[in-house]
Amino acid sequence: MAAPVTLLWFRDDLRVADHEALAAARAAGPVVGLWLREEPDAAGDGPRRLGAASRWWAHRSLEVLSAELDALGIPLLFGRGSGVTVVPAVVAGLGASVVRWTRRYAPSARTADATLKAALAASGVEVHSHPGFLLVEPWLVAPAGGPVYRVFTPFHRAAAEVPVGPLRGRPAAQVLPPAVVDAAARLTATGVVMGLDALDLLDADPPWWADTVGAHWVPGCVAADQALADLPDAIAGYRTRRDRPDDAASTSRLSPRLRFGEVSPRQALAATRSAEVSADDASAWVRQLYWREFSWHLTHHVPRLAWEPLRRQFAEFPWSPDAALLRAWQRGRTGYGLVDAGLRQLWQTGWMHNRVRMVAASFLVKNLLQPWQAGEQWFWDTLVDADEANNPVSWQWVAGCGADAAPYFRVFNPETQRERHDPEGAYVRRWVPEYGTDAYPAPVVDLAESRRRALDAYALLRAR
DNA sequence: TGAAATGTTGGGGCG
DNA sequence: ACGCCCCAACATTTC
Repeated sequence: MAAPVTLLWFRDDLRVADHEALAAARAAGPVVGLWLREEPDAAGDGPRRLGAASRWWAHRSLEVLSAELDALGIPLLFGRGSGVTVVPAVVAGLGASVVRWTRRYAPSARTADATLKAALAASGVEVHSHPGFLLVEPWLVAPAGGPVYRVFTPFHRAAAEVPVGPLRGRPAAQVLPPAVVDAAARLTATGVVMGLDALDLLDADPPWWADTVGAHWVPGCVAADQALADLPDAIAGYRTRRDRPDDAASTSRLSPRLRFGEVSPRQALAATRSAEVSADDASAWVRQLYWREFSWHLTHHVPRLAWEPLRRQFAEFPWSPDAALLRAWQRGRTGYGLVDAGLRQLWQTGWMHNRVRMVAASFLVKNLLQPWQAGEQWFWDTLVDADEANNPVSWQWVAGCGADAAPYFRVFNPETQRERHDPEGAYVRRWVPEYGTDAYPAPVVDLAESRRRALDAYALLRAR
């Protein structure tokens, strides 16, 4: 009797190395891969819809994954719709008896996956979900008083105690049974699955930045493996260089790789163990890796965290939404060099240095009094590393309404920050060439006055 | 992973 | 020698 066919549903795990679900599937027999451009299921559950930058990255990354899998004899099929609709149809069409995937942790995605798992199990299909996206499962650590940590340091201490498993190797190549090849062709013919291009991940009328972003990144697990190999060099001096946006090599730029699972956090952690990295630099960088874990820990345990403030009193905060101010911020025309450089770097490259993210976010939320959700949505749409947990949690942190948050009254002065972190002005000049000339926009707000306004708004909130 | 206001201290100029 | 003032350099407090 032929070995059972396994359908491997790829989601945020677009790699072949250190892939537990892939290794387990391949060990059992022939494997067919699937990736879906997901839409909410009948109950409205599923992952958040991809932003424009994420769609671009996903498309390119999938081209690479498809080629990598092809070299292993594993076809990668593409579909569109909810998992609970498409996956059973593909399972039936292939005659697969096992489905595997790498676990995800956002409440809505987990609910959708649970629904699918139950449906498959009811029809006699074996389903296995595997860890791989995080170092620590969010439910494996908990503070004394409840299921979820709200402060980073104790979370970090507890999470670091949880052992991280060994790396998995690349799977062996396979020869797919002809009957499965034929079945896959029939699925294509009937439109259940389609070519990558038919997913329309690249907008027909792309924003003009699609080309410029492409000039700064090579998505996909092949380039990601190189980035991983370069990690020891990339984080040399990280502890002292990390706050210098003018130093293009001051950070690892691994965030989109982790977001799409082109590298696993386990691989990243292992790479920091290299002898070339000082213990100080490694621990500073690994700490950031655990901030990602913390974000997912929170996101897993706290419903609606992506759009509602964790500290509920902030639901009453007197924001003053203003489309023109938001637009000026989005396009890097606020009249403050570091803020504008950051937003323009984002628009042109799909990425922004972390220090600048904090300053730009503080400016939007505090000096401009725009709701943090507006900034979060812009980042969600334009960042190639837009992450369902990191992005909202970080915005809430800046806005002062999140976990272990910066106090609301901690208002960055963008000019002081610019002088401190870009002392030669190289970063600002790079992204805002007209800075300091007549062509540069006048400040949209006065710093002292807008700071005062933000503190007054906060005082009003506390009085309620 | 603040900034600004306010407080404290101590060296040096000066009468 | 001494008190007084200025003020830079920190330290603390407040938002």
